[in-house]
Amino acid sequence: MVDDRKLKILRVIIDDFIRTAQPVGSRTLAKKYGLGISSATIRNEMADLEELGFLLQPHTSAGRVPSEEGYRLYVDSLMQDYDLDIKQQDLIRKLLLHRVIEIDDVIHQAAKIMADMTGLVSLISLPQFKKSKLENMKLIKISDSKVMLILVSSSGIVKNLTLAMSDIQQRVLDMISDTLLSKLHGTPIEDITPKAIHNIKQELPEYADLIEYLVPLLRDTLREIDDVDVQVEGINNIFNYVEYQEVAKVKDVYEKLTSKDFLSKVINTRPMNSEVSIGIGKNNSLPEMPECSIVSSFYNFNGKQAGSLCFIGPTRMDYSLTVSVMGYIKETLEGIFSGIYL
Amino acid sequence: MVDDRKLKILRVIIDDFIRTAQPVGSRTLAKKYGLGISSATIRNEMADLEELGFLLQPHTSAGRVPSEEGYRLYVDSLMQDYDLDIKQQDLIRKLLLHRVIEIDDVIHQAAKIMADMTGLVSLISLPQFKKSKLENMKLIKISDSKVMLILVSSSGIVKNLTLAMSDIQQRVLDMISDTLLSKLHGTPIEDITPKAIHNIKQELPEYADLIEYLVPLLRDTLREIDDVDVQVEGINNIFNYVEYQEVAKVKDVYEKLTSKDFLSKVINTRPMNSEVSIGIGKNNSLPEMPECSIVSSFYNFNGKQAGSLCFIGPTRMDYSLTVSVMGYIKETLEGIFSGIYL
DNA sequence: AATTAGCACTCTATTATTTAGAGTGCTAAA
DNA sequence: TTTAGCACTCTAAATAATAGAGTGCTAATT
Repeated sequence: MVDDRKLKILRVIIDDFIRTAQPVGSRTLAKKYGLGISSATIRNEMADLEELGFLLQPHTSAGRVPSEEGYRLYVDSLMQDYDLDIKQQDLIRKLLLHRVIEIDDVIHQAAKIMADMTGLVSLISLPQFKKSKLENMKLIKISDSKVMLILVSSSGIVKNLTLAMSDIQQRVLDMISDTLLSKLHGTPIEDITPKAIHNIKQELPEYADLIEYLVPLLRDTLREIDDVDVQVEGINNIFNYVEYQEVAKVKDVYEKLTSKDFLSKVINTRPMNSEVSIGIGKNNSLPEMPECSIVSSFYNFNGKQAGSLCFIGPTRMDYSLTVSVMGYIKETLEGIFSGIYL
Repeated sequence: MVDDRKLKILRVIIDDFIRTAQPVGSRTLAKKYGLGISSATIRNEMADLEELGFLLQPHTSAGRVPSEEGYRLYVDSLMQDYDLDIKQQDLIRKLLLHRVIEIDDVIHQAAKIMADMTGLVSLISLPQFKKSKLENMKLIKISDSKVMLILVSSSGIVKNLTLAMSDIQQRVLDMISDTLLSKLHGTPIEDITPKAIHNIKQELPEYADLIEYLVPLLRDTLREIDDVDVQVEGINNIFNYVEYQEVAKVKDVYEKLTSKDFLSKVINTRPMNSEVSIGIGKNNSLPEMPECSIVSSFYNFNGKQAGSLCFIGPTRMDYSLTVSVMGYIKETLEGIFSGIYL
């Protein structure tokens, strides 16, 4: 039914369409690629492929266009592996290793590289700060009225927040933060609730007032830290998609891609069970963007899935390149995290 | 030559064009606004105004459109002051006062409000960190391999950077940062050069190695701090300008508005000598955007011009509203800085 | 002298029409 | 089973027709 020749034709059609964004016709196909068969034969095969649901015809006298099912088959078993050449690999590694101090920077840089190399929109989520454990905590007086709170998670993420506070001696702040840290070290950050802090008040009765004052501040600041921390890059690429010719469409996706809620949703609806997962068109689990495909994966950190890597682009994206770039970024990131970093 | 009636007609034409973006014809003008004169008279006046250079005709059988000279006259002496009503003022103040802890946050919020209220792109530059004086400095050990450097400027801006560093005791870091601070307190941050730090090495001969190690790190990190720190908001508004119907145009301005270099240039080419300065079209001193107008002003901080406020939008913007919003934001910002803050 | 009604004229934007070309499906021959 | 051939279809581009908004000028009016 779907013999090798049909598959080969399907592959060539999709390859061509990914490149040109134009419906592919039997004539051009026969001429452009040396398939050794005539356009009439191709026409017959195409008709079959359409009947099987892998191709679509925008209108009777147009060429064929891959259907979502066609893309599915393509990514699952047709497309050829794309190999990043050594130069590209070196460049990526060099860019990522350039300044490995803060995990945020590395992630940010990774997202940039992903977007640049594919021309797509890229997303990376950071290890969830709130889910990780408290490793270190400092209260630093930086002026008469301000104190900086520094929180370090076990995953090495550093967050710092400025609190307004009346004049307190650093000595006192040290005492408070040391006590808090000794009690809270190893606690998941999301569990650091006002109540938990409240209980510690007894430890330092002489500073009860201060701690009392700190409680709501801490609660507010912790609440402000996003549930999912996502970096987007390559939003500028949406201007190049031939799929978005009208400003209204570009506006629409732009608004989505700059909305934290939407980005969190993208990350949260991705399956976490396979190596690289590809959601195509209406099956991308994002009803808001039924014309896009999403390629996603994740990276490990300390042996646990720590964050997601994600590409968003038109269904007509270069899946082969995309998967390959994602794989290499994932690998390199994990290398950085496990080795040099921490 | 340019009698009152002509000016009145010009004002009405520009008001109308700002609202509708459509060339204004004599008929509609006479009907819509009760000017008490016939369309024929208006036609004559319009012809004169065109000859004087204040109006343009896209083509013979179209209405008139303001020329840049027309806008110039309009903003200089024709437009009516827009008064923000009490409700709007209250809202702005409340939003700005909501969480006055970090100067960055306030500025950021101000830019957002500016963009939201006008539908334009807004820019605010922060007080130049490098030009301000060093007020406080801390080195905080946050893990075995990382140290956080906190710099506080006299203008109250806090910058913090993470440095990779082998295991050092906090006591040692304190000693180093205390010594550095005692020597550098009050020094403009841009003058904190490797050489300056180098000289201090003599003070702490026992930690000479460490300081030696710190020097290049500090140099690099200080260099990374931008020369001009600019917040942009309202980029999403460019999708709504009827002037940008083609994706290519939107792409072009988007790329400019997301380029730090360009934004710095915008800020740097603004005149600092008048209260509110309005650059219209080709005279906006930005050859890259000859179709835009720029409205700019600045805010004072400790009696000095500290940063710029800026609107970028089509020449057909609501100058009246724009100027008014800018004035109120400037006032409120200065109030916050001088009073509650610091 | 200034204003205005009237009208011919101009130009664009919209709609309708034609045309060229790419592509298909089917039939019959190889 | 493959392929050449051909009539047919449909779109996109080019061309033509139409409606309408607006002007400038002239002559009448205030």
